[in-house]
Amino acid sequence: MESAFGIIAEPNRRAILSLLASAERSVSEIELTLGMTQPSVSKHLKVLREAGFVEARVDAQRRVYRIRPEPLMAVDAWLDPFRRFWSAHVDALERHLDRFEPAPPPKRKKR
Amino acid sequence: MESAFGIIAEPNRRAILSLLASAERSVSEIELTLGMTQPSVSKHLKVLREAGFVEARVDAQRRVYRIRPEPLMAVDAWLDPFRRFWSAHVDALERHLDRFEPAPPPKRKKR
DNA sequence: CAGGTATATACCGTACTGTGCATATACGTG
DNA sequence: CACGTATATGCACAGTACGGTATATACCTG
Repeated sequence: MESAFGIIAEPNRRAILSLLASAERSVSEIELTLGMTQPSVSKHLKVLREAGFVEARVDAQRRVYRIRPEPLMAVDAWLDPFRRFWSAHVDALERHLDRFEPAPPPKRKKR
Repeated sequence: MESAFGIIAEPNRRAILSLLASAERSVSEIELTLGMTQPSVSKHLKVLREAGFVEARVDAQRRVYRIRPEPLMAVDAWLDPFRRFWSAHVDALERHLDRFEPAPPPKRKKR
């Protein structure tokens, strides 16, 4: 799946990333917190590591994992062209609060 | 795959979305521009439609598709907790962003 | 109504990915 | 050095999503 998008498609991997967003954690901490099996955590971490989402620091027998932001920044960058819809969506919501109406932002000839 | 992340994991779907980011298009326009087969385009559009990423306007025999921002906004929101990592790695973005990188070998050193 | 165009759907084969379970490796301690 | 802990890896299996081809449906035009 090679791309960053494929990596974060997996719910458990997103959970791991979200967990690491607040602080770095060892494998067993992740395992306990998220209630997944240890091999599963290790495998997901391997995928995340090889894709550059996390890196590990060795602490005795533990591997303490932490976020590396680059791939997520790439995702963020991919979203850029769509951000212009954000505000339009807010406008649409406001209009919708009054009453319902059709009207896509650009004026189009009807029919 | 259920979630917005699973939907945009597919490269062709991301291509469709990126294309629609600039302007709405009919199925055949997408087909020609992206060089995919028509059934493939229709199937991906169905997935995107059912997940709320796009909506279709009927224009005679054509279906003109356009972006709906909500699911992408959800992705954007999911990225929020990670944005605190951005600043430290602004420079690294350029290195990573051009293309998918060949998974950075585990030779990550200090820090 | 026939024929053509535009799009959607059905079916099939295949490839991939996540999981469970078992096991291997690494490290620290008594 | 043996043992316990922490993490990684190998393997078999099941589910599923994608592509391709064929076909169905919808709509327009003459």
